Amino acid sequence: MVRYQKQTRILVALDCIIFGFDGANLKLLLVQRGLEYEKGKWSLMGGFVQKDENFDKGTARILKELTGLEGVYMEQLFAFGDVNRDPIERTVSVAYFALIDIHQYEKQINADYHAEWFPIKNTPKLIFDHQKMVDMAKEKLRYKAAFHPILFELLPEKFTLPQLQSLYEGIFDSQFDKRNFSRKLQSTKLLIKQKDKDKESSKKGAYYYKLDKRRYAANFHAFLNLIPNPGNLK
Amino acid sequence: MVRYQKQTRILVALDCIIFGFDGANLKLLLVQRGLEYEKGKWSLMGGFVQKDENFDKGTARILKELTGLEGVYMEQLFAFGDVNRDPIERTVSVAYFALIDIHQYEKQINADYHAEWFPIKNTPKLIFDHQKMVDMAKEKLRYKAAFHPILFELLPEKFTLPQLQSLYEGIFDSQFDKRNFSRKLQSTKLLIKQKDKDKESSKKGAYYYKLDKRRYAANFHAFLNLIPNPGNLK
DNA sequence: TTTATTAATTGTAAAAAAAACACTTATTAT
DNA sequence: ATAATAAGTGTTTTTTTTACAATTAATAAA
Repeated sequence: MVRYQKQTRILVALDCIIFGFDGANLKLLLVQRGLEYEKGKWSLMGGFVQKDENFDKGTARILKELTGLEGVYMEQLFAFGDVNRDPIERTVSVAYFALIDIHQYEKQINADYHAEWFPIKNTPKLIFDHQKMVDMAKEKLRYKAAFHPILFELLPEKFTLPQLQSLYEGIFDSQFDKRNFSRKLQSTKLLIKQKDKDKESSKKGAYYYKLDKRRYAANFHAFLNLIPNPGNLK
Repeated sequence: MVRYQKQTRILVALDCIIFGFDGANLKLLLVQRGLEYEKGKWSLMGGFVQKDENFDKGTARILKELTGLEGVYMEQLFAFGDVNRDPIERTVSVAYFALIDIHQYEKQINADYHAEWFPIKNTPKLIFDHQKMVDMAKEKLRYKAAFHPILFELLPEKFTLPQLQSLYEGIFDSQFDKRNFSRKLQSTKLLIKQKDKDKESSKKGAYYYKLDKRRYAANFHAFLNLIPNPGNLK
């Protein structure tokens, strides 16, 4: 077989920034590294690209390994290629971010890994360039969430408007007017009001909503102005 | 030295989607492949990641090799990892897109390569998955250009409003009202009106403008609504 | 020198979208 | 009964966006 002689072949890793939302705070799923060197330090979940798999397949494999979940929302973030990013041996990493419904995960957790959810604002020191990956993922999530209804991926099937608003407020680190927020989200026509209420977090109870999956699929790439003053966004 | 035993090491390529604008049409710079296999077929300019260079450095090297230009605007597009994307040997590719002032390039061209500009709407068949890369780059350029003043990277130092409008109309494949377009662009405060006119393309002549580089650098990431009806954008 | 041609320049009014703002309601606990 | 808590809901103002056409500067032609 013909090959490209003389070229350097490099390890290719896949790393996952896994976001979850517990109803109040945005969280990050981290694992304690199992491999030698920096063993026990906190790290993103990752692995090497295998001979017979492309990036999406590999990332799905890694996600399933840790969380037990399939069909999770994931998206390529960026390829990191700094020469010394892994001190053991040169490794380039293709980073993906994933959004999961934290409650789904809790049912499925793989105990083989020591994994833990950390509030995004209070994460431990990470190995290698993983903090840079996390920072970039947060920024991309914000950017995308400002215009596309992506944050529903973090919510359970049924959710309330106050929950949804908390999520947006957490991501954008600011407070929104609830009348305007409600009107804006309702105007996307993506929400279907349910007849039952969530009575956990208030006496009056808040109506549940479900996502209109048909419209969601159709409108995912459409531009919706989902937050106030996006001009201040970076 | 410790190494990750048993893992597959893979060739990592860098490929560049190089955009230019000739005053009327958006163009793509392609080369005829020099390597064996598919030799002579049209392809994106690319190369392999070297032992001592990261992706940005490598891409800048490749861009300079072909165009002679340094300090060119470039941005990582996506990492392509399909198992059989290169039939000779598995190679993953990190694709970058670059925006250059086509006139600068004409002065600097490297004759070692057989390179040619093609109108974006009439490109030859490309090798491997390069057409997919081009399509994705076009889409990303559109997306970004709708909200960030990125297209100035394609223009010479002095340009006219009609030229600028042609560029936007080319990218978005539609016609804009020139009064609204002018007002919108002027309101960004990124333009500095010059005293001289371009008399090439009309009797009356159109005033030249320059970019306010200070503001440009400061506002590059700001959200500007640069085109009408961005809601129809994908 | 007049006139025709061509493309650049400029303003206003209407419509739509976004933002600011506060009271009422349902329920539970006291 | 009443107090407390969080959910739900409308209107006005402001800002932004869109639609729309006449005038101007320069050259070429009559």
